[in-house]
Amino acid sequence: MTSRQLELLQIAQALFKEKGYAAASVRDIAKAANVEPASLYSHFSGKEDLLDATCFEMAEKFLTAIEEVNDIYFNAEQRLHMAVHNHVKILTENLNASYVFQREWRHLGEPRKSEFIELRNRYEDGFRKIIENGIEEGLFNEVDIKIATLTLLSSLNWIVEWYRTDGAKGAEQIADQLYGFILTGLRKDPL
Amino acid sequence: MTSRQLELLQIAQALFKEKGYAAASVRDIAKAANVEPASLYSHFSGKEDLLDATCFEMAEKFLTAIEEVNDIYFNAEQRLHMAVHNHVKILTENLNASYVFQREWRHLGEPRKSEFIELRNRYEDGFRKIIENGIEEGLFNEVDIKIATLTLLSSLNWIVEWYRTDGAKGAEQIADQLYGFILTGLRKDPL
DNA sequence: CTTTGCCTAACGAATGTTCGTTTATGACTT
DNA sequence: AAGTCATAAACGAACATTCGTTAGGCAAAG
Repeated sequence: MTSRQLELLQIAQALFKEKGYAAASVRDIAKAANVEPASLYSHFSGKEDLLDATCFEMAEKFLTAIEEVNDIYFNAEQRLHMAVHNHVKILTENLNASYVFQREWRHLGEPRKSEFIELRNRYEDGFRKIIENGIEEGLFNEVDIKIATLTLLSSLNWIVEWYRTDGAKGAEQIADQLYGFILTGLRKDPL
Repeated sequence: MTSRQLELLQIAQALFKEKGYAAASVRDIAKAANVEPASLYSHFSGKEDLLDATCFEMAEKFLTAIEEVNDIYFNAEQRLHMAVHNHVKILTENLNASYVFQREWRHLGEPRKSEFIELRNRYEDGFRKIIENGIEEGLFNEVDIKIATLTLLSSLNWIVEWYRTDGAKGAEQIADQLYGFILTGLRKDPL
């Protein structure tokens, strides 16, 4: 990936987020890059190539992160803490790409779509394992593992909807608050 | 809204969910309805009309529900319980429309998009108020209200991604589990 | 002299929509 | 009962526009 490719890719990602993949035309991307539409084809094989690169590069980042966490022998609570922080970090550092990764992957054609779903499932499995272990270790409540995993991830993923880099809160702060919320819930402990 | 209009609207909603608004063409919708594309214009003024009807009808349902809850004078925990149940109920009873309501509203043109966002904010405010009151009443932890609201709603909204009507769990069951999770979190209370 | 990046021009296909017309159904009038 | 009208629903054909993409060439840099 040349630096020019990366440049154009990021421009495309911003538009995919703003308008959605289908509604963001090649001409839109070209205009945002101050270039004629045809010029993009010197760098990418086509529109879907831009989506493909985005989805799979992000998938790799997320997967690497969770596998690193699960390779370390800590207890479930510590691993969950690390996993949440890593997730929020990747997400806030690649805000546009993360949005596309989460919401626009379905526009991939086969067989890439199926391959992508496979990677995504492996990532979810990483979180599922942590919750599972946490219950076994007696640290976590005996919740429905599937629902808990999805709820956990959805809380994290919704960040792409509202997080702004110019906001008051940094990624670390948000990760801490979310982790606290997920772990202890809303209800105040009786005194 | 005639019965035929409702019929066609639901067909369109299913396609908007499956492919996204931009990628679902009028010809796709017509084919799914066993009708020529032009025939749709006897019932709707255009493609965006289908999106508009979906978004605003759902907005009204959600808004009515939260305002009913907040008009009743109960404590915050009870109100939150009712709000969560209502939200999950509306969502599972209108699965396709809810998906469109959440993910595709940005394809509305102005001024309808701004009007929609206004309604959406009012709905979020309803939840925000409950959390705020809960903290005042000493029932809830002193969390960041904005983040707690968004996290809460995101947990609920992600249901549209994985809920299937043929699944083992009913809406009530899921609402209960989510409510429990939100209220008490993952961590087990020390014995 | 080859490579890199971008250009102009154009392609066929798909897009949302409009037009005038036709068919079927049911109600009201004679 | 027969004839008239209104309405709803769908049709086939065509519209201008936009879509992703390709072909071939031009200029600057290594």
